[in-house]
Amino acid sequence: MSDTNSRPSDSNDRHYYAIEQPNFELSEFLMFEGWPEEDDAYNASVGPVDQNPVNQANEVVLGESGSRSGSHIEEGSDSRDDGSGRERRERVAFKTISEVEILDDGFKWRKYGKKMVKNSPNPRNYYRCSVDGCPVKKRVERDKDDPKYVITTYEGVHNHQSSF
DNA sequence: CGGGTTTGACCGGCGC
DNA sequence: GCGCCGGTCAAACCCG
Repeated sequence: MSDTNSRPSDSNDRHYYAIEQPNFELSEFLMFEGWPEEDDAYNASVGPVDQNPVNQANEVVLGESGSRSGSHIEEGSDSRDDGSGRERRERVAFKTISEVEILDDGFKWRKYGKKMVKNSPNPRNYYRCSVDGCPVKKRVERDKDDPKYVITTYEGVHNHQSSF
């Protein structure tokens, strides 16, 4: 009941990359170019999914002041220092306007779990790259404040080229 | 027939 | 030490 959300800040101290792009306007979709820490893997050019049944109402609105200043979209270079950890887990969160959560970014994903977060009335979907050897994981969740917004979080780097 | 999807249960980490 | 939360895997099922 009233305990709706007494938690101003989630315990999620996870750092995300704040895509601060002043009104990032995507003519069609997201463009993964010029990303920090990007590697050949990020070379994956996202293909325009014009076959989207819901128009490409996808706009990356990050860092948008709006009423909520708390930008939840942030990225933390989780680079494990020390030569031992060569696994760099890049975490990138995207806020996209979409009716459907099935946003095709040019890669094939296999859903491997669904969970409900307490801070959100909506469930969180977990996707994994269908390609063998691809440690990339994707997390899709709907905004609890703006159901029309979809937060997609990518984790890891593709070891192969995109399907396109 | 294969692959993908679904749900539940299980596990680990962290906090208190 | 226990509880909570998040995350992952597995089995079964469904669809093409």
